[in-house]
Amino acid sequence: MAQSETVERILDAAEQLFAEKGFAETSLRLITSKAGVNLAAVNYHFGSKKALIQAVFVRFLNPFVASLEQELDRHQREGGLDDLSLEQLLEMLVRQALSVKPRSGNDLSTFMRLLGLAFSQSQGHLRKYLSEIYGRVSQRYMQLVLAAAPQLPARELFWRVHFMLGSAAFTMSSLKALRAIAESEFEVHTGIDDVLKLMVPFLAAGMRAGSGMPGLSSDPVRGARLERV
Amino acid sequence: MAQSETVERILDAAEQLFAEKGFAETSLRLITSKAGVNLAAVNYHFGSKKALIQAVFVRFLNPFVASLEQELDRHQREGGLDDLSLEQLLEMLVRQALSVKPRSGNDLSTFMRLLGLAFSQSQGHLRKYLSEIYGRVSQRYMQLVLAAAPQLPARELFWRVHFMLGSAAFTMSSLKALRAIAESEFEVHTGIDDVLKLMVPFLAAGMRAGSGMPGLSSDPVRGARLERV
DNA sequence: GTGCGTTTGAAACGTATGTTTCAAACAATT
DNA sequence: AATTGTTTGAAACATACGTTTCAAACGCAC
Repeated sequence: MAQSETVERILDAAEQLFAEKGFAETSLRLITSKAGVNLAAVNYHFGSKKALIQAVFVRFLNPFVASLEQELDRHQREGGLDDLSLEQLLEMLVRQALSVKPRSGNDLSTFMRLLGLAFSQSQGHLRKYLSEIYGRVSQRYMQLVLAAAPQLPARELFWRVHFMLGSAAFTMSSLKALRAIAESEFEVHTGIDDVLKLMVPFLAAGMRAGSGMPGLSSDPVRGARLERV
Repeated sequence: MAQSETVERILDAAEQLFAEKGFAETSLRLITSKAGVNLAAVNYHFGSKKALIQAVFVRFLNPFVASLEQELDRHQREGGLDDLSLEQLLEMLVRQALSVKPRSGNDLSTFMRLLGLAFSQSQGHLRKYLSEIYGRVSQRYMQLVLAAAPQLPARELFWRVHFMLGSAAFTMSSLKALRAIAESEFEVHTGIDDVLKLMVPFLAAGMRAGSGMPGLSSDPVRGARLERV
């Protein structure tokens, strides 16, 4: 009865291998042999490889999202929620991501890499699935970003949010390679939490930049202006 | 003799399909059938699938890089090259990217999507290959960014450049979907050049943000050194 | 036109994948 | 202890892939 250990072993192996090699490049045979279970177990317990992928994400995202919602609730109870700065909002995400490390060997980098892959490799099924399940929280969070950003045209804010998402998703999905380059170049180890912390001021400053809209499509982009930073 | 049309047809189809589905998910049979050529033609003309992938990138990157170098040379001749602002440097890239559209159906978003995939999906062979070929130009450009950015640790600049790359690659790769959302939401058409222009102030402001390094977890921060980049 | 290097076409090869099958092993209830 | 529902194991299945083969078609110098 009690959901056997097999399921967990499969999820552990799959999670790690997916993060290392991507989805299409990771075969069920590799997963099951690493997990030490029979090949058929995946299709028995999950039904298909697609379902396995989704299950890996759900196991990862559930605690993260739950923890994030608690944090949002907490701020809401304490009154101040509309006056969170961009930095505070971003750091909140980073903090949740860093605090959710339930299982032993589970690196945060694995988590972030998977998140990045979810955007760059999903053919739609994953993306759709995730947005269905976690759409509510993300919309709630988005509202706060809107309130925290300097008054910009809503349209420009829309794009800037996706610029942010792009930075995060891309960086995390190629984190391993980038870190290798960085270490050989600067001879300093940079942990994933370091990278996230580097990202916060960059993104917040970008969100606060002066509008680039006035001249849309009609006239040349203006030269360097000194904006408040 | 004259490099037959087959090669171009294969490259066209491959480029488009790779951008849509990724490398592993795009089979040679799909490519050749879309191109209307025989399956064996790929291995005959390119040798292997890997080589095909590299060829797709070279065809894309060559004109872009050549054009960028000309622009750099031009600025160098005219004296002012070290005093280019971040905005000017970014706009230079945007201009080159927008101007290099030789083939008919070739979207810029296809190009950016491929660039993003090159980082997140390459097992090394592509990345290594590209850095061998285009390393010189990218280092030259990086030097200018370094000079234009406020004095920040080189290491932090490295990461910020990749944050920028992430924004661009991600946004462009999901441009179609994002644009559909934006148009239904704001009832305004946003061209790809508009999006790029919106991106410039965002990225430039991010590059100019105050350092997030002082509190780095692992080891002492060295001051800003100018290393070969 | 003949001959020869180049390119194509259709088929097959070898391998790897996701999935299914079904008998054996197991766990828990009666 | 017998029975029943659940889980595992080893093997096979069907399919898809990248690659190779080799004869036919083509292009062009002579």
